[in-house]
Amino acid sequence: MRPKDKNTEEAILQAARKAFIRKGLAGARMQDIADEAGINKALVHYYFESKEKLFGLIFGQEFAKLFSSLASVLTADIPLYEKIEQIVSLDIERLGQFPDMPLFVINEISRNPAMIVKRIKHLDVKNVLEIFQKHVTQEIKKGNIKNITAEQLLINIQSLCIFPFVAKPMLKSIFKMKETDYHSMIKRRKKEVASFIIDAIKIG
Amino acid sequence: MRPKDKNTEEAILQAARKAFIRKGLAGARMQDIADEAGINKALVHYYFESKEKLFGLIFGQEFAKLFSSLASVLTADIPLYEKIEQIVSLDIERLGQFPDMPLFVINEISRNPAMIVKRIKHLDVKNVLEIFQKHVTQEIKKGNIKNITAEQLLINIQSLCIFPFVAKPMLKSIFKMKETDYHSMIKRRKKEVASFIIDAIKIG
DNA sequence: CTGAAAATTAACCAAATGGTTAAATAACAA
DNA sequence: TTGTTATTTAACCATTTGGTTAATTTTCAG
Repeated sequence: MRPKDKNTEEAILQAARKAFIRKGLAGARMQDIADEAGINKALVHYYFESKEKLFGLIFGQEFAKLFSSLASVLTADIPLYEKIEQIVSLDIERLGQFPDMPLFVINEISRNPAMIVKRIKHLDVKNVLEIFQKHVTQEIKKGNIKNITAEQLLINIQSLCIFPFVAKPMLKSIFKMKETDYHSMIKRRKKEVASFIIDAIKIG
Repeated sequence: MRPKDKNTEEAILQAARKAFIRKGLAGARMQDIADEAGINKALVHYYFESKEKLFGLIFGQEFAKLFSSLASVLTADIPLYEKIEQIVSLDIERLGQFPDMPLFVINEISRNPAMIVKRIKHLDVKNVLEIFQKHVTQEIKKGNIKNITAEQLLINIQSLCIFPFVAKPMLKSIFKMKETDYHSMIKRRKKEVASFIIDAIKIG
């Protein structure tokens, strides 16, 4: 039915992504995935064996999306403030494209912390963090920014970027926002969050 | 078996809280709840009718926990910086006690946004926000803090407090923290987050 | 055109799940 | 003690769910 149905496999993956992200591993139904893909349920198993296997694929893709470009910015040879600005705009940009993805990822890692360990190994997290840590330490020594660990700084950045997406329906309810209100709020953050962070750490 | 089993109803509620928070509405099993409470499954229905009804009770309690004391601080007659400090320490304190609660609440609101609407009505959110907005506007006019909406400020505060708990297993994996590492990170935030925010908004 | 391999389906199955029922037990007022 | 009510349970039930099987259709090389 869809013009994008170039092959069944891709149709299943799309349907599965939709289902898993909306309902999670436990809530999603293989029948729904088959229906959404416009095929028989047995065919889903024909291509992907089990629900867990299929879920694992989707999760891996989404997790990668969440952190793909982060590493290159963190290790880039640019000023720290610029780094922060780039991370924020990159994050909010991508989260705007896939707003449901972070809650999905967080959720399933919570449900099954073992899963992430495998998927994270091939990413050279340790090295990236060390480089960023050095950069931060250097700026502190130069007296440009206040004393803070790279870890706390990164957590602050990601908190300010990701949380408003994770908590979208909650925020909409509490602040009585319509969808358009929510979007202008996010748009505003794209400009303001980076300077909020920079103002928080800069000296003078 | 437990000394706290003073009555069956309470035992069921405790068991249900545990199950729902760990597995969500879809993932939790009535049989598990009954087992955990040490009773027959039919008895759960005898006391609480359906899974949805039982879930509704638990959710209401947890949601209240998340925002109970916030309102009183937001409307208190104290300086803005003190307000921020109190909110942060209150938040992180309570989140430390119930670390799984925010993800649970966020999750289930996402799954079923309609539910929260009823539970939020009786809280006078609008009034609380208006008072806080006035306080913020006033400080901006006085030239004490930079230009920011109360909404954005509140979202920033809550992001910085709640996100590290919501994303706990993810952060532990990425930063390769043990449980003790995680706890010292949180302990540190209890001191640093408030001044991070204050530094971000203060002028001069 | 043909026949084997790949793709797809209908029908099924066993296990799990939320919920019900009727019987048994406990509590307790008269 | 007795009879009534509240509590608790074992046994069921209908439905849903992930998964399987055997048969059917499609594909496509030779």
